[in-house]
Amino acid sequence: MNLQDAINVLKEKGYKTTGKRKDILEFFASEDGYRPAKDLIVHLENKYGTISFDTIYRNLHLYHDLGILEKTDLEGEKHFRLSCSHHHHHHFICTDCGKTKEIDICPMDTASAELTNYEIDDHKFEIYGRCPACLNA
Amino acid sequence: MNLQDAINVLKEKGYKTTGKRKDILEFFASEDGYRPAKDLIVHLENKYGTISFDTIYRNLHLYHDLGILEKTDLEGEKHFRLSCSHHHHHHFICTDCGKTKEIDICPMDTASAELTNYEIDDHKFEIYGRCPACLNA
DNA sequence: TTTGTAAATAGGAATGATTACGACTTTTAT
DNA sequence: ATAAAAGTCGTAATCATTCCTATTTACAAA
Repeated sequence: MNLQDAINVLKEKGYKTTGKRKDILEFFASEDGYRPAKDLIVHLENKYGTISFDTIYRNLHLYHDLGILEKTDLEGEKHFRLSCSHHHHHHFICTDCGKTKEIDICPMDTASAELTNYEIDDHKFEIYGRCPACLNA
Repeated sequence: MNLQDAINVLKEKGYKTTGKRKDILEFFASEDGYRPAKDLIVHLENKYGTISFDTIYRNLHLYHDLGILEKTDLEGEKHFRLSCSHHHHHHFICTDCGKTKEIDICPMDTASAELTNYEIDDHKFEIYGRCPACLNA
């Protein structure tokens, strides 16, 4: 998912493409990893002086609902990143810098066999630690 | 991990076994699934009329640090359950009732091969959905 | 069993992330 | 260009959690 894809999704669904919406997408396109709302607020405050929480959170939720952003809870704070929609996979997440690495293993293939009679809605497989770059810094 | 095991851990480590501490353990022993702090507060308020947040959270953290409780973040709220310490495994978590089912699959065995040069501190594999009991209700 | 003291708790204020809301502004379709 | 719909602002409210000081309690040593 890149910036243009995301804007196309917005238009297709009938949402307006405002300047702030583009800014938010550009922010996530320039970062490659999970970022909390706080980082986005700081980024937009630098550009605009002030920014409404409403704008931040409304659009984060909108993007998440549209599949443009992925979300994960890290220590009670929601973090977002651009969706990598090409195929199903999971992530290693660096707890220092938030950058991620794809893990092409999905344990659901075998796990679902243990869950007959259960309704499975979602699953999460995440690995936490420090990436090589942060280890050397 | 049962109530007596937990009390023994407290004593061994030199912590005092107060009435409230036992109440908290009994609460988690009687529930079998992940429960948020809120549920514990309600439970203890029924018994005592009021209960200090400090007591709740201090003891939840203590129990987690001692390995007596397991913790997971669900929608920005921390949930706890008694540790099942016999062997490493993961959980299906019912999003209706919080009850869990052990999943004896750990994807780390194969995943760590994709992460040479990474420092791995932790991982999470959880499956969310509804258990058979909640599906029938 | 009494007592000294470190640990635990109460009660409430503070914090930090997130949500909610009425008034105002911008985008987009016509 | 214009009006309706959608988006944004500024701020207040909410919710879980943390922090603080005075008071109480569990436990060990006398």
